[in-house]
Amino acid sequence: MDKKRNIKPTESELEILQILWEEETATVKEINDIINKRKPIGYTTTLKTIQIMFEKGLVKREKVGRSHTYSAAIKKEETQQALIDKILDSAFGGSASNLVMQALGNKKTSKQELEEIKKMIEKLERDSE
Amino acid sequence: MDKKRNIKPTESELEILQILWEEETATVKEINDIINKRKPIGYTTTLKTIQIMFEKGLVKREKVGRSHTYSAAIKKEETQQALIDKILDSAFGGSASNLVMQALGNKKTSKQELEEIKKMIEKLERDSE
DNA sequence: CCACTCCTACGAAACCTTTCGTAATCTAAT
DNA sequence: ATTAGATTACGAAAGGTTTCGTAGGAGTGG
Repeated sequence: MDKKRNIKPTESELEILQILWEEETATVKEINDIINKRKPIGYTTTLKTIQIMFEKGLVKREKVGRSHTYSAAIKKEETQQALIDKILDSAFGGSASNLVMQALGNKKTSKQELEEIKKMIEKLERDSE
Repeated sequence: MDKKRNIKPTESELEILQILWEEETATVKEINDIINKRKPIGYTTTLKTIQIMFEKGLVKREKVGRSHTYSAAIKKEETQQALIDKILDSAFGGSASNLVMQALGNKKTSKQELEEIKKMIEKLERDSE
């Protein structure tokens, strides 16, 4: 139990995890191609990062022919929550509402999204009664 | 301009910044004492970290007698926003509303705080009309 | 069979962060 | 004046992250 306590992907690892959450499964080549649309990075760099992630248990892999197919081994929501918890503690004094206000304040969020959030808040209020 | 682009305090630096935002000004000894209430850490470790922060421009200092008095050189809100922007980009695909939902979902936020957030959303909706 | 390409594995360099030991300086007290 | 205490500055070790070069195995076309 409690595997959540140890979620701490690095920047590079998060970049790859985001791709895997989107794609479900992917080869090193596919991942590297996607990243290279944004910035130049060597194939072996991406490979090495993924290998380290495999050792850490952040991704799973399956041998297909001579190459591997990778998929995320940690859930997106858990990872997101861990990241939030971290900055909540390290910069927001633990106050989730401060964080939310800051996140909404400086960002252009669409009316539709604001509505969704409002609905969620109302649901939370109802549940706590 | 654009000094905000470079805000990237490390974990240890954030710990110290949080103290300085709270205390306005403090000496190395004071900061080290506060941190030591939570965890053991050598005086020179804290000193070194603060010296590095000074070199990076994260804190200001003033010579008072033989010692220095430090204060934060970057604003709390700007730093918080930079941290949010970072995880927004690295884990939430840029969606502030996803982040907000995740932050509210798993956290016990008081009814009062939820009300505040709701008011803020309503204000944002009004402003965008 | 040979050369070429594709992939993996390994190791090392460069860089950053965290931690602390040591040395130097200055003040205050004996 | 000497010693003890406080404070700074410096440097270096240890650990983690990012990046890549090189080597080797395995399949493919000529």
